[in-house]
Amino acid sequence: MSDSNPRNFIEEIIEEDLRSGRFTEVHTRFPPEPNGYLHIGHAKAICLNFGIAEKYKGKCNLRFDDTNPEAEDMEYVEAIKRDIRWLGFDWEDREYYASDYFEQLYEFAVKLIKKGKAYVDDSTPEEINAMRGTPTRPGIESPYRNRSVEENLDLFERMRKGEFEEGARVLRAKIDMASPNMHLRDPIMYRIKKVPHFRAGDKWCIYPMYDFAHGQSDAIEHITHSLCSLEFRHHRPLYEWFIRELELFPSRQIEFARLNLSYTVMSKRRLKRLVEEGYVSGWDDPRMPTLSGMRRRGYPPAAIRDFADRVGIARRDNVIELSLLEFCVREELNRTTPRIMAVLRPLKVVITNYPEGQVEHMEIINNPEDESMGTRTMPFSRELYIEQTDFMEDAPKKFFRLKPGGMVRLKSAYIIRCDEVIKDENGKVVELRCTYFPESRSGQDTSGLKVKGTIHWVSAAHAVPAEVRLYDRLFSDPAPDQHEERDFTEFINPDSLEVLDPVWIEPSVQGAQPGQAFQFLRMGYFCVDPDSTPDKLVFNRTATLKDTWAKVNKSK
RNA sequence: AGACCCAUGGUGUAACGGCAGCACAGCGGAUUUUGGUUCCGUUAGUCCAGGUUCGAAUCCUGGUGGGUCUACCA
Repeated sequence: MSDSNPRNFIEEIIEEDLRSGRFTEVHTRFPPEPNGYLHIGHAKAICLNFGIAEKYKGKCNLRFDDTNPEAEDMEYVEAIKRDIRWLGFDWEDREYYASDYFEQLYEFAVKLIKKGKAYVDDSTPEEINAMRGTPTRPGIESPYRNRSVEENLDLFERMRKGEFEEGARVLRAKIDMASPNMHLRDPIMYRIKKVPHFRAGDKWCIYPMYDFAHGQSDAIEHITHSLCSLEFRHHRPLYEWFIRELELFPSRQIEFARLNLSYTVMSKRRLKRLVEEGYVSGWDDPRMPTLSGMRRRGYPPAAIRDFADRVGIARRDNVIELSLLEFCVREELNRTTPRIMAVLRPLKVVITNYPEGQVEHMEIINNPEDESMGTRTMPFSRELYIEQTDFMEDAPKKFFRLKPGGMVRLKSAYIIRCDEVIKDENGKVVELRCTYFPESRSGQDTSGLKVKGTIHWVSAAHAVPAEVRLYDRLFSDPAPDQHEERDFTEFINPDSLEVLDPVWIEPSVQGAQPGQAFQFLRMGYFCVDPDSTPDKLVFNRTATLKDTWAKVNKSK
């Protein structure tokens, strides 16, 4: 394993640590705070941590950093666990909570007080902020900084007992008010919050700060490599200070750049606003970059894992193009989904020389990429629907589809010719009268006819109606949250959702279950939405197909 | 302003002092009963200036540009 190829700088460090003997095994962790839903950025961290554990035959813990009872909730814990499992990772019995360490953390704090390295500060939040100084100016020491160990011990115990008001006192580490690193200027370790904790109940009214919990939690779990995002670089010296003073297991923290995706926002705060202000239907709205949203959208977990793999790990800020994610999704779906025919915007076609009442059952391949997926049949009859965009009255020469007098192949069926265009009083094309060539039947074509285009269709009498939700990017700006003067919600794409109802789908779709994915031939990948009922299927468009014709058209 | 981090095609990521490669995107072509897939080809890059060296994307110095830090959030 140490001779395998490191795939990024973190694996290089790990392999060096293994070689040098700094660590003899690899143990990582994924440490979410249960106050929001996981998004694609978390997926990168999950794949990294679980992936490294797997590669180096180690373990990866799931640990909830639940040190702030005001924001956290069991609902989020469940959602997070569901998403990680869905992504395909297993933490086995290693499900931990920082809140389970509260007693130990308290003892750690007492130890620091006894060493003269922590003190109770009675200053107000405003005073503490004022005394902290600025990056260019050193802070000044609190008047309470040199209390005796005994007094600190007494005060801290009484903080725990609830004798003081919320915000009245904090426990601080005694480090260095002049440090250029703000996190070393006597950081707060404990604050009073008279709020019950979703797991610990009302056992505590003081809660450790993240900075006093995270590193020690890693140490308690013997995490060898603690991978986190760049902004924690400045916290590292503080974690190391705590670990040194407390004489705990020295995990090695390595920072890497978090994932940014174009045309979306990723911060929990902004995602929450999208939900709470009603821009989307919920955390699992298919336009959200959350894992629950992507699941509902129909993105396969394998595609997300592949994506996490391809974006790489480095230390520089990055913005990944949405097209890479879409590529991964299409690649996976192309391999795995059965094709069916669905007409999204129907145009009626009557085949005038096809006997009324006759029905033929055409055999169709389910997936040309995978023969083992077999075939199905689809009814063919005199009246059909085709896609409105597959007919043009004044077609350019490069248009391979149906036009007046032109011919086209109906996929897996016959070649037809358009004889007559029927319009309504507004001049809108409402029906096509065509003739078919009986000897051109798919698979046994003896007609000798050659056509350039093949289009999809459904039999009007047999097709089943459904609702389809077409999604586009949620924002029309590549970096909606990077504008100084403008709120990101100003860049919401007004056309991010279009509902089509009814669309007509071949009858074999009946009985499809929520989550089931298909390629609607020539139209894109779609999956069944949980909003579906036994009477009516609802589909989400997961992704379009690449459309070089649309591109050609647009460039004109 | 200070400390710290970062800088390779449009985007992302390789290179460990020795031919700047890969992927996505773009462009062109072949195949195709999905204008899909597949295949082939192709455009495009080391932030700047010095220094070390036979040789620098890589090491050093200085600049420039970007990011992070000044919550009783995580």
